[in-house]
Amino acid sequence: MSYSTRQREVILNVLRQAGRPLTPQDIRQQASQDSAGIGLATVYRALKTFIAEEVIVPVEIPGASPCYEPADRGHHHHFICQQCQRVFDLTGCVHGLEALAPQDFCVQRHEIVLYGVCACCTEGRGSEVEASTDQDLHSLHK
Amino acid sequence: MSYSTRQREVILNVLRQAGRPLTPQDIRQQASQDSAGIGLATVYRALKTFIAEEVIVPVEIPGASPCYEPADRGHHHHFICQQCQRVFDLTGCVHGLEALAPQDFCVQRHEIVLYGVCACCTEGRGSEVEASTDQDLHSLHK
DNA sequence: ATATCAAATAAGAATCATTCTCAAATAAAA
DNA sequence: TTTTATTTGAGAATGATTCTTATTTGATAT
Repeated sequence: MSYSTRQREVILNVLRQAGRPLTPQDIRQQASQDSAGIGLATVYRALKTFIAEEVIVPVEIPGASPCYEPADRGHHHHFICQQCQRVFDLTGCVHGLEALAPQDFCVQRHEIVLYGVCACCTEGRGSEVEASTDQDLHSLHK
Repeated sequence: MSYSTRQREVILNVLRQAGRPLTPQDIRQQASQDSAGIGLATVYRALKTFIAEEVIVPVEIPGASPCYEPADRGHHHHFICQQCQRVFDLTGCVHGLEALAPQDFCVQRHEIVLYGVCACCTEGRGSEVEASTDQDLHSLHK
């Protein structure tokens, strides 16, 4: 049903090696290094296919363009830096969310998004990081 | 600084009379009844102004286009029924959200969205409600 | 009431992300 | 290797949002 092409392998690798959710543009830029001239449409098509196959999941952040990450990272939430616009993975969750809904409402899942300024941007070196796209929360935070 | 025009009054009225967050298109459509030929750009400009004046707030739901509601409803979150797609206002919040981010990240605000099935749809009468668009949580839940 | 000036308007052009189209290239199957 | 279905790249098409510009309108001071 679905062919395995060089472009798709590259796209999946890019997503797996990034420590944070990536936008289609991020992906295209990264993938260009391994597969020159890859088209944006190809990225979008591959993303759609991978989502259907449940290999990746979309991360839809209000106020930012949608990005994507591998589906095997388990339950977690996200932080978006208001300055560099990058999205970071968070670990952990909170309890008591179901209590916000009336008793006769059935809560199936939830999303939490934190907005603020990441460590890089707080330190006033946000611009120098802007070019980098594959740093994850942990490498930034250690 | 900011003029009060007929178009803006109409737009604000539409938002206040709706019991749920509206999209710019919703607003334009509603406002057309009171102010024929109102432009979409005008709606967007008015929304931007109202947001700057903190008269309304954007409601950014992951996976849905952004919508807007009056700001005087206080801090609250939203519930989306997976069946009828309506957005409900929730009351209350949870603590400990800042703890999800690393210490050197500055958390400024947050969004919580619960997904599930509302009381109406649980009772198997979701379809009959689908047409209604201006019911809020309280009228449904009382 | 009128003149003045700043702000807002409508319409359409511009922009940006995403999807679509189609001929050419490529992967899998025969 | 030949056949057939799928994927690709390039650019056109779409849809949402923002911008531009000439014109209109609201507020303010006569």
